[in-house]
Amino acid sequence: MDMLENLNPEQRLAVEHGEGPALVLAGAGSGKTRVIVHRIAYLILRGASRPENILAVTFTNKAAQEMRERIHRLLGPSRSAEPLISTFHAFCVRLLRREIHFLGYRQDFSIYDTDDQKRLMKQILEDSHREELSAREVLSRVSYAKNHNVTPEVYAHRFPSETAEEIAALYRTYDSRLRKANALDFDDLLLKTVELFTRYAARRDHYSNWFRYILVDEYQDTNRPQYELLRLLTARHRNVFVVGDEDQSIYKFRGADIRNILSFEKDFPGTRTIKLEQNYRSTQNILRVAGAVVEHNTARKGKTLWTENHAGDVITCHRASSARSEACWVVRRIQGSQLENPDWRTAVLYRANFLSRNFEDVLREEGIPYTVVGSVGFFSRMEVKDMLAYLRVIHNPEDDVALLRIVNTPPRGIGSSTVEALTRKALDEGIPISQALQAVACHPLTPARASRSLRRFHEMLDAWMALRDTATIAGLLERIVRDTEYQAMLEKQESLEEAENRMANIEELIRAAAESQAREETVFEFLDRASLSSELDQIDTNARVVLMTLHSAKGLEFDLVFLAGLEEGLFPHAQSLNSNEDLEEERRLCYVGITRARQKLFLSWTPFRRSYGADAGMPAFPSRFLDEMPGDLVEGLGESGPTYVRDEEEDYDRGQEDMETPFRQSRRSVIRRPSRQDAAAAEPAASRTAFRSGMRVRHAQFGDGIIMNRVRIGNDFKLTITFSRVGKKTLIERFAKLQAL
DNA sequence: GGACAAGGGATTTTT
DNA sequence: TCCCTTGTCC
Ligand SMILES: Nc1ncnc2c1ncn2[C@@H]1O[C@H](COP(=O)(O)OP(=O)(O)OP(=O)(O)O)[C@@H](O)[C@H]1O
Repeated sequence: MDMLENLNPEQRLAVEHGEGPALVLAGAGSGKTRVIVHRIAYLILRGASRPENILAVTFTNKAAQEMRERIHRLLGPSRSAEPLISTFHAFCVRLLRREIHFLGYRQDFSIYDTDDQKRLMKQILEDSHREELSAREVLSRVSYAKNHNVTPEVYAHRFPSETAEEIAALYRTYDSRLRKANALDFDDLLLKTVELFTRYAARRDHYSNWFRYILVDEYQDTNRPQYELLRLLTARHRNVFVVGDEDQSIYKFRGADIRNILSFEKDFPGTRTIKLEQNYRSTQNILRVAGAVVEHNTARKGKTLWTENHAGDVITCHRASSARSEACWVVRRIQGSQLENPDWRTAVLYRANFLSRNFEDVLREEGIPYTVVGSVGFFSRMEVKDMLAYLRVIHNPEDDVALLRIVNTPPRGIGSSTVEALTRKALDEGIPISQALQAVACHPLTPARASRSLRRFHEMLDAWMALRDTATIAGLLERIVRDTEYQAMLEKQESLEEAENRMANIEELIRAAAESQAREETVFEFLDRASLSSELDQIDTNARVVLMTLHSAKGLEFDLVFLAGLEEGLFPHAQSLNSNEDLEEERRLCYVGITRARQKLFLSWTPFRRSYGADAGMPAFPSRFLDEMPGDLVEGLGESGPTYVRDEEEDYDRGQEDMETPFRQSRRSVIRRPSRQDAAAAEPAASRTAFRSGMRVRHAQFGDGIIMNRVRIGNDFKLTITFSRVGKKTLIERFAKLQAL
């Protein structure tokens, strides 16, 4: 089978592994993901399994999508059935939509995302007059308890503390409110599936018999329920094949348990363990630096990693005089690199999202196209969430959180005191808020105006619900926008510009709904995708320059990588300094960052980063991870130690840093004055076929038209197009699938 | 009930 | 610095 020719002997061993548990334990860039892809193709081509009996689990939806495409490429087109490739969460949702009635929920359950959870917990804190606690804190404790099979009843006993009783009470309320709302949070998606399989062996056997081969990527970041799920699903056939790297476990804060991978061989006796030691991604220098850093950790098995790639450049570390100056330094190097290697893909990686600011500013000023992961994703925009909340209420009227979100959005005379009356009534009677509308409207103490508003809202809701099974989702959404005068609200609240952007997003959502139905998906499949889609799933993989957190970068690779903000207190983060366990996780994060780089790696830091815009008292020290790197492979480490004299604002046109770099001549020719056109010209590379205003284009649905205007909004471009057939429309370029004429 | 201003708190990482 | 919550006034 020639497919095996592109694999080294160890990889091939893994791909050809027969039945029974297997663990591929290997360092970064050694081809773990590649092994999964090839193994799936191999199982299918060799006839070991039909495609649909294979389940592969990835960490993100994006990774799932990519894996699907890679398998297609190996297998060639036109297969009738497909393997199921999905995240754990998406897999569970799919399954629960069919099976959850066993657990007493209705199949039209809602999914509460982090924002919904917070709203619910805030509400609970208010109701129980515990407003001194932060919803976020309580939720993280509750989540931890849930994921460790600790019920509210035993919580105080298991985790004794001053607030334990309180937390336990809140936990109990939270759970019962979720259940009453016919809603599941992200944790529940996994936990309810585990519960289903535990309580109903027949259901477990059904799925276990169906999915004969189960493969898991990034196993080092699985949590306990995911582990249990895996055990339940593979108890019979034991065909569980996982790949991972204990040095890349970076999601402890989300419940990931590194012990899953460390004790896999014990958990699944008879495991065949395969190590991959050749790295295909990075230069020798990059690999050695990465290895030197992670070697300072103790909670690891240790591994060798070598490469046939060339030594590559020495890594450069730069100490900047301010965060702004750091960004200028990085951008100047990006400009140089883009002249030298126009097709290189670049990533700027940092510890926390707020650090993207300066890089965005400078990139925009220089007119360099870029995308940011972590800016507000499409489905988390306010206007989109509003619309989704309407849909959720219509399909699951018990969804109190969604109802409270929209009950007075747009403002319709149902103010805070009326809302309070509604929640009180619902709480007292143990009914959903949608059922309290009527009662509160009729209540003698409700003011006439409020009563009228409630009746009107109730009628609208009824009307929409009557349409829910006959109208299309798109039609229903259009109707909601119209009935609620949503656009008028936007125009009143914000600039016309902003209102237009938001309406364009709503129109996009409506089109997405139409496409979803054209694919014969149910409304729930549409809503589920919205709930589970993350920003990372929406990024343009072809973008030349990507800004993102180190966490988001896991699993990706870039020719050129910048690791910015390497300061004590920031990276490693201050919160991790007093626990060795947490510190080791930070170090793994650093290892992940370094090993994203194929060709070149640059490091940077500044003693003088401002926090909250103000001067941050003491200058910062360079990150300890810099000290852990071998001095002969990294230049500029000597610039260590904070200088207490601040440089003058260092202009990027005359910085005195190494002019000896190959980027030298390129620089002068590239630096220009920032201008408006430049900013507008900054566009995702995928669309570099450059749509411009004045251009004639064709749209699948609207026909031919002329682009009147094109503006950047976040990672997207908003196009105003006049179509000859349907007139003026505002579209988002990324989704519009336009064809230039 | 809603518009607007002032003030305080926020930044760790996300399916 | 900025955003969101809270308080004040119509
Ligand atoms: N046998 C091989 N021959 C050529 N290239 C390979 C081979 N194996 C892997 N690669 C390449 O090495 C790079 C890393 O592979 P892959 O992403 O599968 O590694 P990984 O172990 O999953 O990495 P990470 O742990 O960093 O996510 C990819 O560009 C891949 O194409």
